[in-house]
Amino acid sequence: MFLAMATTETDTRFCCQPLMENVLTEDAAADLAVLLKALADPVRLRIMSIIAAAPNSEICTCDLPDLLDRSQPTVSHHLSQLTKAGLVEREQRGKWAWFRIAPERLEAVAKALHA
Amino acid sequence: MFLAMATTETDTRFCCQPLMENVLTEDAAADLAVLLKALADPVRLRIMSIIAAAPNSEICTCDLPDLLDRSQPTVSHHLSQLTKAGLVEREQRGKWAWFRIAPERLEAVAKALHA
DNA sequence: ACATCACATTGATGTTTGTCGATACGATAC
DNA sequence: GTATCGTATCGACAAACATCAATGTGATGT
Repeated sequence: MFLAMATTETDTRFCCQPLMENVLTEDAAADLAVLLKALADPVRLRIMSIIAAAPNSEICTCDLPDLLDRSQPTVSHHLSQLTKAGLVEREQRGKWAWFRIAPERLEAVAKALHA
Repeated sequence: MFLAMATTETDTRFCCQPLMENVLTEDAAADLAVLLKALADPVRLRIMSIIAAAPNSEICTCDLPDLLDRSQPTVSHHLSQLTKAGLVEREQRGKWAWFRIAPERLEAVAKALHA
């Protein structure tokens, strides 16, 4: 559909002349890459998983350093990455910061991979 | 379900005592991260998109440097990354290398994000 | 006010990654 | 064999990243 068939000539410069319709633009690819990059780390994946498995689907930051076996600054960094990508949402409750998943954002990523 | 509720005591060390059932293990997280990392690049996303949009859902490497505005070694590097992750499959035809998407592998990633 | 606690930010370090020029490899055609 | 073409690998380099110790910030409780 979107790439022309190979020519039958023996020695053209290209073996096919592609059309670029319905292909991810550079901008769309860059945007999606930002989301995927935010997910593409074992620690951040475990954070997402822990939130998803938690009661009320939310978790307090204070537990994560122990659960993840990472220092508090490292955990803070990863949470900040996920928040910046819009994959989780932060809510301050007293001293504690609670996080929950932004489901529509995660769905958007999953959907992009189906197409 | 998987995190115990916060205690009502005023000053415990933790605001909740999480249980770690049904949470991604470190190994599972590392495996999924490898797949996501392979996808988390604009150039590689466009490669996947170009393949998906191509006739017969396959493409010859020879067209990619022009389409992606990247050097041949760079394209080769990205294709190698995708192949190593099992997201595309390579087939040699004469001088040319053709690639197609490994759909089950891509589905596995999409599915992991739903849970 | 003061001490304490939860969390963010800064600065530094070692590692990984994207990129390309140069070069090697492998197949095709003559 | 030899030349040519498509592709992979190597070497180098700059940018991005994960990590943590030290420090800053902002809220709580006394």
